[in-house]
Amino acid sequence: MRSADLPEVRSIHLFQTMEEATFDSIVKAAYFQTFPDHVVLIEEGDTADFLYVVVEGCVELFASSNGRETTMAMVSPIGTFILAAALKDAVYLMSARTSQRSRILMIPSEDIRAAFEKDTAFAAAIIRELANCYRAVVKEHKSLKLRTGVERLANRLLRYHNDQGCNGSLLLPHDKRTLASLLGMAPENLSRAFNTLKPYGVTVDGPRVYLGDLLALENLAKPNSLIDDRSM
Amino acid sequence: MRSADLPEVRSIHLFQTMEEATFDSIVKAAYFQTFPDHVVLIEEGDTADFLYVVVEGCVELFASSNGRETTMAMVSPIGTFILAAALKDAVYLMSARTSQRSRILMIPSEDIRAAFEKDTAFAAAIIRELANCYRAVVKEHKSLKLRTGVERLANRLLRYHNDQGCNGSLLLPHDKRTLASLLGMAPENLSRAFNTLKPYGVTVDGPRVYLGDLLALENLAKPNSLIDDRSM
DNA sequence: TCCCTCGCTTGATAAATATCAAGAGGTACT
DNA sequence: AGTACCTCTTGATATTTATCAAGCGAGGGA
Repeated sequence: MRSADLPEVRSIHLFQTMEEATFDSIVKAAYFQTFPDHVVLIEEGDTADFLYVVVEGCVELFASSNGRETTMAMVSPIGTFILAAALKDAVYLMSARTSQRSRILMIPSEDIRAAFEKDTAFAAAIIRELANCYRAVVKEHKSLKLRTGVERLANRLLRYHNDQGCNGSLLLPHDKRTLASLLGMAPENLSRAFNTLKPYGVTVDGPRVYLGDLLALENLAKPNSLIDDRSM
Repeated sequence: MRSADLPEVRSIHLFQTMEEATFDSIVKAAYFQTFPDHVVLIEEGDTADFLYVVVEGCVELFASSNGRETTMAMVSPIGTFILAAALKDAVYLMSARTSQRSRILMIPSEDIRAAFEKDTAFAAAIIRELANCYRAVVKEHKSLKLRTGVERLANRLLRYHNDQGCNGSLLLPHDKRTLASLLGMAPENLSRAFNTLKPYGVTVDGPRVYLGDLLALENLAKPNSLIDDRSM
């Protein structure tokens, strides 16, 4: 890795608190790579040779079975993926592909495993990161089991709206077909779900969505901090 | 805690490799408690004061939102629950209640947090356990998004059949209504799903299920190691 | 023994969601 | 400009799943 990249890597949460020696040992074998969009980075079932960190761009995690495919998560900077598999030295449960041109940090997973055995601060950082990942999936799972498609969309819109400054409009961060898959519905049904939300003040113009009646939308969505809050 | 209980606790995976001093510090404040069935142990939204370990019996993790409720997981011995919340000092994302009379080890979460900061072996054990929990939820999520209800049931039956010795029959480990909720379907639909599986050799007599044509059932279920294998 | 409750099942119906087919509108390439 | 995609939308229809209502049968208590 170029020494110019070091400060950027060091500033990533996972690596901030670790000892200098551990950082060196990890950085030695790690490297940055920039990928064009729609490049498959890993396929589920492969052995976990690397831990990945998305530094720029966006990566889609997806899974397949029996001819079907679904989007599991979208990873934006700075986000890690495949941490659990790398730690366990197990196979990946999800595939990953870039959804934009992306700059990605790749760290051999054996170095990660060696590092946390020696460095308590790094182990603690990994535990925090893993716990966050775990809770994120639990929330997704709750959302899917406890809500209808329209409700999942409504809450997702409220989330993007929050993330983007609560100014009455938002940009969908992904393709509509990707969003549909992420929300666990067919693309056609996402279109229809948007129509269902029209009476609640939701209007769509391409990737831009206007929320004209926040109260009505929230009343339908019934957001729940134990599902929708990213920070806890 | 009674000193007679110590060897049993020490033998739990999470506590096997830790240093003696760390073990002492954790055990000091921990205690066993036996609960009757259908006792609510924790409610989602509460702050995570304890880490729980199911030593005997069975605990149901469930979640609610907007008047709906769903079973998230069943925890059998020896299994932990609410580890991520305890580590993060955050609120529980799931509620828990006993589904049988259960003996449960409760460890104050601040002691857990203090312990892994000092003891690398314990931190490593926590990381392993967390990674396993994470991967278990990912698998559940994949199952729900990639399979129909009948397919989820078929695969679940094959799993129980494996767990119980592959002798052509199995006992459902939980109520049918609980199983239905776990599989993400209404109890009525579980009944109908069993009927759908009749042509594939599945017959039901109360909690006992006979698999008369394993090949046919597997052909329908199309089990996938990246969803159904517990051990990886 | 009777009767009640409870877990489960079944049938009828409604709602949610997926699928298939077609078309609109945009973009990129030739 | 024309053409070939591509994404998204819409309509028609089928499938899946949930809901509501009723009933069956085992077990428990009076």
